[in-house]
Amino acid sequence: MAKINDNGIVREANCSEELMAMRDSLDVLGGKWKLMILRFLTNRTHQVIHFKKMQREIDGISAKMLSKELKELETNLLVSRTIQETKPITVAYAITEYGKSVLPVTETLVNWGLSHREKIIDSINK
Amino acid sequence: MAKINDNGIVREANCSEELMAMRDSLDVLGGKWKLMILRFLTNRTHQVIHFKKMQREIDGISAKMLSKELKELETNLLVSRTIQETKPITVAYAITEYGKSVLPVTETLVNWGLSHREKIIDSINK
DNA sequence: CATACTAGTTTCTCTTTGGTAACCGGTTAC
DNA sequence: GTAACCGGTTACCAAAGAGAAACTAGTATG
Repeated sequence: MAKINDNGIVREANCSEELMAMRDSLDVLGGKWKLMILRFLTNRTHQVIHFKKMQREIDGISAKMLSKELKELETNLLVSRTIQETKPITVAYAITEYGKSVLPVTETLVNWGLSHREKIIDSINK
Repeated sequence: MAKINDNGIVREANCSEELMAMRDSLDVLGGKWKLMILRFLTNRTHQVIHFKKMQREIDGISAKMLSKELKELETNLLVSRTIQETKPITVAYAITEYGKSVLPVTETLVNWGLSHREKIIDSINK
């Protein structure tokens, strides 16, 4: 058994738990589109978002992938889907309260992406 | 042109830049293993990490994938590879200073994974 | 001389991912 | 009536992802 005072072993145990937690996150949030969709919906909480609108505004996503990813996000309670009895019928997608808990993840990814781009541009100019 | 004072349009422009930044991040950090490897190396900065050790301790990764992912991380200057003239020859992998800038991303993913697991367990027990 | 360890690479295969394009039913505008 | 919009689904196909197992090459051990 791990000795409480052995930093090496304790750290190793913590590490493995951390990696398992990260695996859990990546299983739910991983892939090409899920975090993009969540970020998009988080930024538009004040608007009603329809399927076609998302497809137009998330660069490069196809109807097939958007449909598939939205289903999976809905299953994991991160996104809500509401049919509105308008004519023609429209469907409103929105981030759920639980979905908002992913905000810190997308926030760090946005920030890292911005600084990474700066780094690349600097390395070209120098 | 976008009106400076039109919150809708300004927000939309910001959103699209945010999504582009996230796409940049996901292109470099996305996939099944890269963030796992970076987290593992970040946690072991005080140790010398060899190839076989990583393969044993990152659950489920194959030699092929580990080799491929390490190459890509090295290309992006996130991981360093140092051949040590021991006998037998060993190769030490380490996180770079730039690689450490990814820590906020893995941190939020670990935290989200932990709370997500709690949520799942609660929803089973209730 | 056989075994085992380091650090991978190669081959083969299967699965997953993802894109294109056609298509569906319903509604509305011309 | 016909074209266009909404919210998708389906079929087809290509590319990428990923695992298993065999293999290379050098060193060291018994």
